Amino acid sequence: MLQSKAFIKTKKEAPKDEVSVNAQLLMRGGYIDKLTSGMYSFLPLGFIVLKKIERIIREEMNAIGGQEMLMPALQPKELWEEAGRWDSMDVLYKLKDQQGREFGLGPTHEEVITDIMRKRTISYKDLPLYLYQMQTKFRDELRSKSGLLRGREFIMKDMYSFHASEEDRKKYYEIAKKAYGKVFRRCGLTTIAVEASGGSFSKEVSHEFQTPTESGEDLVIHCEKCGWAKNMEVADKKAGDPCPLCGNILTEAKSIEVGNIFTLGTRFSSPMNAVFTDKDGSAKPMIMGCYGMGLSRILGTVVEVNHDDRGILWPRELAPFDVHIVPLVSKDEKITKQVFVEAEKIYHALQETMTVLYDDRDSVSAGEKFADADLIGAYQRIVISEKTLKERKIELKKRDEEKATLMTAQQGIKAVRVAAKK
RNA sequence: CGGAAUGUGGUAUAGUGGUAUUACUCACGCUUCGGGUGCGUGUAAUCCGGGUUCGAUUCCCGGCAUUCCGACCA
Repeated sequence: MLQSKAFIKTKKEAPKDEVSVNAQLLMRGGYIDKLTSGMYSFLPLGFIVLKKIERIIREEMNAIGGQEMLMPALQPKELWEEAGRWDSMDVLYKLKDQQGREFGLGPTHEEVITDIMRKRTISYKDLPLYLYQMQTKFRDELRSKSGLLRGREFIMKDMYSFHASEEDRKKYYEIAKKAYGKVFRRCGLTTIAVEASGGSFSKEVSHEFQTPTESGEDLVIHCEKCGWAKNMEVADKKAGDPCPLCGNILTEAKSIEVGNIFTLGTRFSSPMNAVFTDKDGSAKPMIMGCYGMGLSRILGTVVEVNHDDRGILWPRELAPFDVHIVPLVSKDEKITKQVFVEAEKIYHALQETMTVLYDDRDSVSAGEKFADADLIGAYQRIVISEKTLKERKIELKKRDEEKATLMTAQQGIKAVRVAAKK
């Protein structure tokens, strides 16, 4: 992509009303734009990253049998009343159409997916089923905050599983737990799977996937040795206590919840009469589980965790570009021309196998180019200038490395290709 | 939802009872060229409603918005 044509308007200063690091850097870098509190647009640059997160989630959900679909965000009141949530869910945006019919703007989709299932004749032979979607969700938060971390409108993956038995549901819960860990690892996030409350769904425990960071809203207590962990809101232990499993000293950490998996059981299938025919011919409510993951929140969290004072340090799989090619203007026009010719050659060579941002701007100072490159945070950077040209070399560095390495263009192309793949 | 603060060009800010400062951005010209180069010219702003006043961006009241703290957060 040519930087001169790309819709990347970087800013020197962060908006005064954004305090969180993720919002500041993402807005300065031209990734997102704030419409109003808790509602952000994903600009072309941010959209690239969002799509990369989406792809990782899709791959991992498909790998555990998930089938992707899409449900309406606008849902009739009557459906919400069936499971008794129309009045009790205070984050539900409610609205009326011209004829006075009432609708809720989906904060989650248990009702809709359960409705889909009950309308079909399901045999125990059809189960289990794993259905998921990635969609914009709406929650009437009293106080949205921290940029992408808590919005009123945000993007979430929600998966729902249907089982013929509780044992089968439990088995899948563990499978989903593993898959979640994989997704977050690929996104460059460390997570702790912590026990949390089942919320309004059940008395069963749920698991939250928490990324430890100072900017987190949650507080978790965990054992670094054996992995025992709980959200402080349900924990009966505190920092310094011995781990109930292995006796190691427990520690507390602030963290961001990036995913959550729940046991639903028959919380929805019973009241909504979503049944399957079991082996003995009897109708039984389906046993359900649900599995959520915030895409936009993952994006924000990645920035919270991976940045320095100059900009974003994207992990390899999420970086909007595998490599950023930065030719520098020289005082000698002829040399400048040569620099750009060389840069363009490498640009074309690399473009075939990876995503490349080419800083083709010829009237921008070196400092400005570096500042932009650091802010945007492509995974690797190639610099070509009068200096490197003299030695018939190029400079290559990853965003998180301090020093660049001099090498020939041939070597550089090879190294960039290798790095982009692992 | 309770409390607090703030609202001035696209962004960040200064100041004022007589319509407004500076920087960045943007346009043009020159300059510079390995970490946001310097200079000149130009474009561009007082959240909304009401009150006080000859006159309000400024003072008062109300609203709205944003941010922060708290409560809340399937």
